[in-house]
Amino acid sequence: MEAALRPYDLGATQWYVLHRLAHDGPTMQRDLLRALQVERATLSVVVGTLVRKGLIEQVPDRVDQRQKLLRMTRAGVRLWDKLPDLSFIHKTAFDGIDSADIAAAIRVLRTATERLENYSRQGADT
Amino acid sequence: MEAALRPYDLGATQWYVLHRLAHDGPTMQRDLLRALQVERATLSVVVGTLVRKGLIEQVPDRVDQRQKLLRMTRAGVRLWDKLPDLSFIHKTAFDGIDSADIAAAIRVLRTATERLENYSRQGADT
DNA sequence: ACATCATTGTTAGGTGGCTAACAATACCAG
DNA sequence: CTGGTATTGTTAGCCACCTAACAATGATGT
Repeated sequence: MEAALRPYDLGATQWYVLHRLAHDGPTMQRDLLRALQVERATLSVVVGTLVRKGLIEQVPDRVDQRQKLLRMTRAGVRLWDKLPDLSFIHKTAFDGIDSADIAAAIRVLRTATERLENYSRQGADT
Repeated sequence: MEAALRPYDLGATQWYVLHRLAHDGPTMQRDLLRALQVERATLSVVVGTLVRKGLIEQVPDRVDQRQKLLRMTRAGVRLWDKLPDLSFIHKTAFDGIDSADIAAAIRVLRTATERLENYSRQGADT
């Protein structure tokens, strides 16, 4: 994915942000947090990069000045339209694999992730 | 894993290097490369960090001065012996999960990884 | 013997992840 | 209305990953 995006000077996370904005329209930065499953600080830096490149803009909400709305700029839309279709990555990785196996893999990984997250939370509180 | 190691000022990759040296004895840096599945440059930095901390030493091979042998120092062994057992992580994540599911997950991930690696290599050569 | 190629390691520069500490704003309780 | 708390975003500093370019050494072929 990063190899495919390198010619456009985008990283994978930057792509995900653009993807969200392209598909769901303007979005609050705090909502992106949940969508991308990333820490506040991390997103802040990625957003900063995209703003610096002029691909998105960040406007404080009228009523709650803490929250910031993210929106693609004209240049952002232009770039987005030029980007290649990345679905070949998913196809290359998973096409033709037994779908029961894939379901099992998802189960295993989801379960392990949840358990480790619970474990961490416990440790943090105690 | 990183949370467990933080009190000892170690990252996960640093731990893996120590683990290798503790279990297999002194090792050529280039062999570690394959073992850790990491790029040359990445390992170089990690090794540099461990050397700076005085936990391992790096000595050029007598006959081939390009290659460097990594070996734990006395301080490295002392620290290694103090580190907690990390097997609770694997247990927390996977204990009790259907072993057929786990096997399937491994199959899926290994296959996908190989396919993507092949794909990348193709693109690089062509 | 020497020029060329291959291998090994390092450095520089970039991405993306994290935590900790801080600033600004909003909310709420007395 | 004011003081404490919660939310949101930023900054700084770290780890780990990558590629590209370079330096040093060793191997090879003419």
